[in-house]
Amino acid sequence: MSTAAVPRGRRLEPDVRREQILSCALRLFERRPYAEVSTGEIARTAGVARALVNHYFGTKRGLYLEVVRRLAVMPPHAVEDLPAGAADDLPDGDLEIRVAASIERLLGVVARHHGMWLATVGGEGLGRDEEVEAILREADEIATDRVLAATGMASDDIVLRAVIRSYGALVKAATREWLVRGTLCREQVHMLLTRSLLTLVSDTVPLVRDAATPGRGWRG
Amino acid sequence: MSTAAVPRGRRLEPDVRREQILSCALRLFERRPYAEVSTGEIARTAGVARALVNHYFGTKRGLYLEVVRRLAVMPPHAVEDLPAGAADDLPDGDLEIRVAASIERLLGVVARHHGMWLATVGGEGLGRDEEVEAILREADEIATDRVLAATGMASDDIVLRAVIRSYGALVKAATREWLVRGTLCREQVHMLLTRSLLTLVSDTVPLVRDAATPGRGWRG
DNA sequence: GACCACTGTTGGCGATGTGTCAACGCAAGC
DNA sequence: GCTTGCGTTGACACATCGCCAACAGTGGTC
Repeated sequence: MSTAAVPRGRRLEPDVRREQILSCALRLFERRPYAEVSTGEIARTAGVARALVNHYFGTKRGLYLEVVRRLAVMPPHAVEDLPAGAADDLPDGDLEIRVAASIERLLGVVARHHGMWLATVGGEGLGRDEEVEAILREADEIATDRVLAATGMASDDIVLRAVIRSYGALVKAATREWLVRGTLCREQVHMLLTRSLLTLVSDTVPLVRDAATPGRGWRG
Repeated sequence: MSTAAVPRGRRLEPDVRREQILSCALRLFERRPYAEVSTGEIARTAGVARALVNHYFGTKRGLYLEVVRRLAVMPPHAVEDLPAGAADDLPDGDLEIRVAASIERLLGVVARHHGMWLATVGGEGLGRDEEVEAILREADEIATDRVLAATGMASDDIVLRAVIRSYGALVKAATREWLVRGTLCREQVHMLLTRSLLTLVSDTVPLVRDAATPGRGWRG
């Protein structure tokens, strides 16, 4: 690794060293599950002693959570990372135009950061971890806010937010079909996500609202 | 645990013992991530020596894969597990009726096996595992076949299958909103999934097909 | 330029978890 | 009753993790 080219034992700024270790851990955790990556390997990759990993991140789990946080929070925030011409505000016009532009923007970000994007939306296993799930939930909320802002709808409607969160899962799955399996091209994903979102907010959400039966639990 | 009420060292049929250990491991892996569950704890829960776990499943990872396989494959196959009245074949009638009936049936299965269902659709943070992913992919294919059978559509269209697989992610997310967060009730999930699937196969899929641009990769 | 405090960095220790093996003991067969 | 088969166990060897005292490079002071 080029990051390990410095002589062993070289004294670095804490932020730099921390960032270096975190970066190496990220690359390893991206590819292999938690239990298969040892702190020793992380330290070797970073060219430092294993104890230094514990010094900066306390425990292996702490380091893992940092990696998850970075991977999960980055993609939503990466929407800021746009080409020079693209302004931050959304284009004016009717709903269809705004939605299409938002999806287009999203796909651009996804294509540019596809490695990290896939790492966050990717693996399903089981044995979910409450802390990890909280981080991913937070990222989903941010993404939901962005979608609601793009559609210009109220962001405090519980049912609406639930539907948009579910739509987020569709987004992740569709981008996987595009980037991993290659079964859909970018234009097809664009069409799928645009039409789905438009149908959802225009037709489906009102129907879902009317279908409410608050008195009954999931046993019904 | 009631399963450990037998005297220690009791000789059991291999299938029975194996099933018992697998069952105990399942309950533990359902709630906590892989690295937090030790084989010693699994053995203690099952009331056997730790070495016996290795004897039956080789390695801890092997046991985990068995658990994942059971959890992932069961839900699709559990569709067979229906009340006496419900025949296996789908109701006749137009597309809308068949889709509504299929979703209704699915939600019944999910409600009955909600513990196992949630364990499989719940997302682990990252660190996907190729073997685990293969198992879950297989389960997704089975689910896709069932949806295509319910809609009476061709099951060999790559684009169609990709869209239905993406729809599967919507199903998982919507059921999570229902069972975990309680933001949607069963009727609302039914409405959401029914309308979404109908819109997808009737309107969106043809548009997605026409949007194909085979020559360009994801970099475009 | 020499000394010193500060702190980034390291090797090693104890504790815990995992895989393997030979040996034990309960049930079936002659 | 003895033997055989195999389910089951305790113990050993090894790897990994968290922690701690000691080492060494860097900047400040005279």
